Amino acid sequence: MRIGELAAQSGVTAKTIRFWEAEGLLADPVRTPSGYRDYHPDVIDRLSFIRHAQTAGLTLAEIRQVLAISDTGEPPCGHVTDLIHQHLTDVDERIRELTETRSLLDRLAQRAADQDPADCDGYCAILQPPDSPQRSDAAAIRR
Amino acid sequence: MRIGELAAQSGVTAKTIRFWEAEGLLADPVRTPSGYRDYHPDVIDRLSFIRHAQTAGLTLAEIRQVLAISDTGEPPCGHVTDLIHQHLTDVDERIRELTETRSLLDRLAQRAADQDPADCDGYCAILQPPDSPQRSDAAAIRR
DNA sequence: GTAAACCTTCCACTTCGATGGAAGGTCAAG
DNA sequence: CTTGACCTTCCATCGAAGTGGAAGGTTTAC
Repeated sequence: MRIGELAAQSGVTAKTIRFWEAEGLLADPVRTPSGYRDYHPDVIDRLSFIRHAQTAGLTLAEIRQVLAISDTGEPPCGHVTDLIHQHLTDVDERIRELTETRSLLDRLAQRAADQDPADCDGYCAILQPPDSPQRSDAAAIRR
Repeated sequence: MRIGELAAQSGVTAKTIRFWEAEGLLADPVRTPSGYRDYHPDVIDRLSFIRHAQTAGLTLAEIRQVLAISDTGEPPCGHVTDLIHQHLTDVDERIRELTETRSLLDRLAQRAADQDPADCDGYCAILQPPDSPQRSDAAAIRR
C-alpha cells in the first residue's frame, strides 16, 4: 500500500504521514525498488491511534512516548502502565475542565435566552455572571 | 490595579494580558497619568472566562467573537445565543471525542495491567487491540 | 510513447498563542 | 539620589503541527 492509498484509507494526508514519520511516530516503512513507501495495512490502526490520542489532548511528543515504549514490547510493561495512567489523569482533567466550561456556556445561553431586553443595561449581562466562578483554578491552566 | 497585580490575581502573565489586549479580547484599559495600565478588578473574571473558553477548545478568535457581541449589549442577543449554541455543540463534540479516547486509553491500561509477560510477542499487544476500533471516524477528526 | 497521476526530498512558510528581550520611563524605600 | 522593582512599546523568536511548492523520478492508462 503506497502513501496515497494509506492517506485515503486513514483520512490523514500524505504530507502529515511523512511529517509524523519524520517526528518519529511511525517507523521508516519498507520501500519499493523505486523508493516509494510501502505500508502494511496495520499502519492505519496506528494512524487512527495517533489521531485519537491527539483529540485526547496529548501532544505528538507524548504520543511518541507511548508508542515508543509500547513498541519495545518489554515484558512487564510497567513503564507503559505508568505512562498511560499519567495520560489518563491528564485526559480526565481535560474532560473535567471541558465539562465545567460546557456548563458555563450553558449558563450563558440560558441567560441570553430568557433575558429581557431591558436587562441589557449597557453591558450585556452575559459577561459577569452573578455567581462569579471561583478563580482558584486560574493558575492551574497550563497547557 | 496595575498589570502586575492583575497577573498575580488571575494567574495570567502580564505578557499574555497585553497580548490578549492587542488581539482585541480586552478593552484598552484606563491609564494612570504615567501611562501604566489601570485595571478594574472585574477584568479578572474576564480573564478567567477566556481561560475557561480556551479549555473548551475555542480559539481566541472565537472567544473574541463571543465577547465582542456580548460587549455590545444589544437587546435581543439573538446573535449571542446562536453563537453560544454553536460553541456548545463544538464543546459537546470535543467532550465526546475525549471520552472516546479516554476509554481507549483505559482499555490500553487494562491490557497492560493484566498482560502476561509471555503475551508480549515481539510487539507489545498494546498497539493493535483485537477489537480494532471502527475507523469510520478517521476523516472526521479535523481539528 | 506520452500525458496524467503519483511518488520522492528539501526547504520555506503558515497559524496560533504566546514569550523574550532590548531600550527606556516611573515609583517607592533607604 | 540612587537602586531595584515594575511598567511601557516594539520587534523578534519560539514551538507545535502542519502545509505549500519546487524540482525531479515512476507508474499507469490510452
